[in-house]
Amino acid sequence: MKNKKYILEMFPYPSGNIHMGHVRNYVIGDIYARYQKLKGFDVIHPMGWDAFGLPAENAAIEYKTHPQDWTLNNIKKMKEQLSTLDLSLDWEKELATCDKDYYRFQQEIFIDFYKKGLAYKKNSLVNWDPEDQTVLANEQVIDGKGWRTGAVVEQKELSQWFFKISHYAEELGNSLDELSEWPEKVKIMQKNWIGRSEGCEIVFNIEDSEDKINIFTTRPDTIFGATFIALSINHEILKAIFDDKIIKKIKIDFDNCDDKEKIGYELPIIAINPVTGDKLPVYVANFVLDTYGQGAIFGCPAHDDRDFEFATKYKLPIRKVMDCSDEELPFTEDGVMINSKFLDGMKKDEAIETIIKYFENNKSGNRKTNYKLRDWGVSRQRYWGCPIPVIYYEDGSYRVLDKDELPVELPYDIEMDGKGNPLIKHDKWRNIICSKTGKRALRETDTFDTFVDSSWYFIRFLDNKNPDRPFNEEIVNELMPVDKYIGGIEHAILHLLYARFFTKALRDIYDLKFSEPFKELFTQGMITHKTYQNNENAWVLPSDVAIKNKKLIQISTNQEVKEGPSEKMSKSKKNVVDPDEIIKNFGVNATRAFMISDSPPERDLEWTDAGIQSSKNLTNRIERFFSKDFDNKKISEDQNKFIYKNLYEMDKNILNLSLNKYIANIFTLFNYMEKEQINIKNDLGKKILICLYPLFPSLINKIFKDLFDQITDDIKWPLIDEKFIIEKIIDLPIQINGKFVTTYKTQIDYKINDIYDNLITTPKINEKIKDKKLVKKINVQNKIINLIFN
RNA sequence: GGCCUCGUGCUGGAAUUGGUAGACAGUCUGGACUUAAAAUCCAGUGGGAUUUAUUCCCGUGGCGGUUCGAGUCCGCCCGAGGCUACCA
Repeated sequence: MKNKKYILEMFPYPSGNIHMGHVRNYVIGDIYARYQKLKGFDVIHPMGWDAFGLPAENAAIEYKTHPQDWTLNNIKKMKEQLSTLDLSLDWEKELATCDKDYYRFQQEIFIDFYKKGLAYKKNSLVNWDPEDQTVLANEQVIDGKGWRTGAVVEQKELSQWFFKISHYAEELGNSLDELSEWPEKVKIMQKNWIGRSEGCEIVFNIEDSEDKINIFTTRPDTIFGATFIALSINHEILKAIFDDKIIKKIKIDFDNCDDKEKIGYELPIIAINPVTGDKLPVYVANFVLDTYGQGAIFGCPAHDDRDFEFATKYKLPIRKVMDCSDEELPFTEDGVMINSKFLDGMKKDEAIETIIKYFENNKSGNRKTNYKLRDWGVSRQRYWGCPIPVIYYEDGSYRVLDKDELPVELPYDIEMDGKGNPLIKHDKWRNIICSKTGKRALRETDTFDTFVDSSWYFIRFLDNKNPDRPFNEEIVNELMPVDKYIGGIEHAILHLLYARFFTKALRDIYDLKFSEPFKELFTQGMITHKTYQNNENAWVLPSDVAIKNKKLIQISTNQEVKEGPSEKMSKSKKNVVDPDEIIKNFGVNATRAFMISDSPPERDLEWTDAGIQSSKNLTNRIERFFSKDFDNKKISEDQNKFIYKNLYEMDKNILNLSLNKYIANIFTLFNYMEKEQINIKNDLGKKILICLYPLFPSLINKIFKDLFDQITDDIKWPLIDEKFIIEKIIDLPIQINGKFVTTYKTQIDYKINDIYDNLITTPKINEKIKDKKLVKKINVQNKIINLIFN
């Protein structure tokens, strides 16, 4: 396919009802897809379902149903809802991630990841809800309590599967620079998340001990100012010094103290500064992260805010190693080194280079690049997800299954009681005899994080019926990457980073020729709506509010209500509008129009009754206009020009997804055509209709048929010849001394000297320049003339 | 605290990327049609002044700068929003 355009909107979670956010997302994508199709591209525009996930399990418990039944039923309902939106989707490419035919290949990919060293198992701390007997995601823990049970969440160490996203940390960061069609904002967010920093790792010896402490720092230049060492509570060395009880006690102290407060305990060991030989006290401190670097820092209080705070509190020495004259400490900017022997006189960067070389020569440290990005824990103690294809033998060893043992199918006959993962209690499914060894074994009962499902669906779409492999490389290489990916900004980091990681990993495993999944990214804004609360602070439906005697009152109770800000639509704040209702009351065309009216697609759109009504008025106007008869009128050259110019603008605006301007073009066009009574039963009329078609497919289809007895299947976007648009006579703005005075009618491509004499005799200009002398003529050809008089 | 984005009429927003600020829409006001309402159509709608005009002055958060010319570029300040949060 030579002329392909792969246009994709983020697929929805099948919650059962589409909401306005979906509508906006898919309408924006559809306008673009239809436009590109009219432009002659082979458009790929699939849709599917992000169908695994927690809500299905919760719904199953609440409504005594089965996650699968609930999900499949929702998919059916939502597909019907989508069908009312006039979307041009390739439904033959449809997929649902909960379908065995999808997730079996995800299991295959996992096996490949494992073989390549990109998937591994290790112990890690997780949020454990003791009542539900399950692991919670970070965002499901609110104020230290489980969001569903309210039970205090514990930190529990579990053996979990990880994807080695850190292997690609460097590339994920670097190749962001090549994504020129991504919003700068998203790229910055990802860069910060990856958090690359350059520095070095320094080895500190411990007095009278074989133990060593490794410390990563970006400021090795301040090593002469080091006055203490601090370790995180989970640092290995602690286990050699204290028994568990004491560590637990310190942990409790740390947990109980204020987040911002820095506390620590001195340890009975002494570290040696590898450069100066100084003896440094070693602390365990609450502000040292154990997940970054080596979970240890050296403190240089004079030049670090945090170290300064800690040193002040515990009366540790503060040694200045950077000349900052009168500046108050801590001084964290660049300066000239002092009190640092061979570093003295150097600026920060030079000092860093010099000291790293010193460490490397003395074998007491190494240059190192560190990342905030940590490996991706993908195990979820959940039923409704893709099973991880691993089995465990009685001796505790495990085996990742071979591809010929797939799929590991999720059993249907489970009991959803809300207590833990039902797979654990499903003995028949869980207990197996290993077909390769004949040994008894247990299946892995964890399933994948659902972000895994959405990390490669855009590839599977292209070959969704392939029964043998995740995808055929030839097809995928031809059709990837996605040319335009449209979705919410809330996925700026996780989903988009995971998908980029998957793409790179799949490239290195299969024979894929692309490194980035999404060439252009467009993040659309949310839909907001006014909120109202009554005297008891209960939320009130906007439709239940009216103005009476200049006061806002709730219609149903006649109570006064107060108006809050316009916020993202949410059920809890009662400020949602139901797409079904809107489409029923205003029609699909007006609904589509409002999704792009009022604000640019990348910004939030405020839902207003006046707004949707205005869109409805527009569609009515269009229908009315095309049913009128201005048959015998001839179209003048000026009229032609005006209309073509407008169509030309529409073209540009859809291409840039400046869809609010596209709507403005439509209004301008109809304001004009109604006033001028333009005859549209001709080729010009056809062209106009085609330019409206991406937004109003069903409406235009109907008009097209009524007017021309022709269907819209075979139409092409009109070529607009520039000669229709370029003006030969222009109104040139004239400035005197930089201030606008008047316009001057002239031929395009005039010569300033030819028109000058005439220009200054025009009354308005003449009046301004009386008794003044010309200093300078500034001519920006065909744009503006600025005359400087003195 | 750090990073980022954004401040334009009553409101949402335009402004060819440094060249006539306020397109288009909403709101409101007045008028036409109607027994009436809705719908529709017409006119007006940044502020101020005045001789009411093809008029003048001011005006894009504030102060300064660059430029023939700044909503747009630069510096500082004020305000709003987003992300991140002791990342050594």
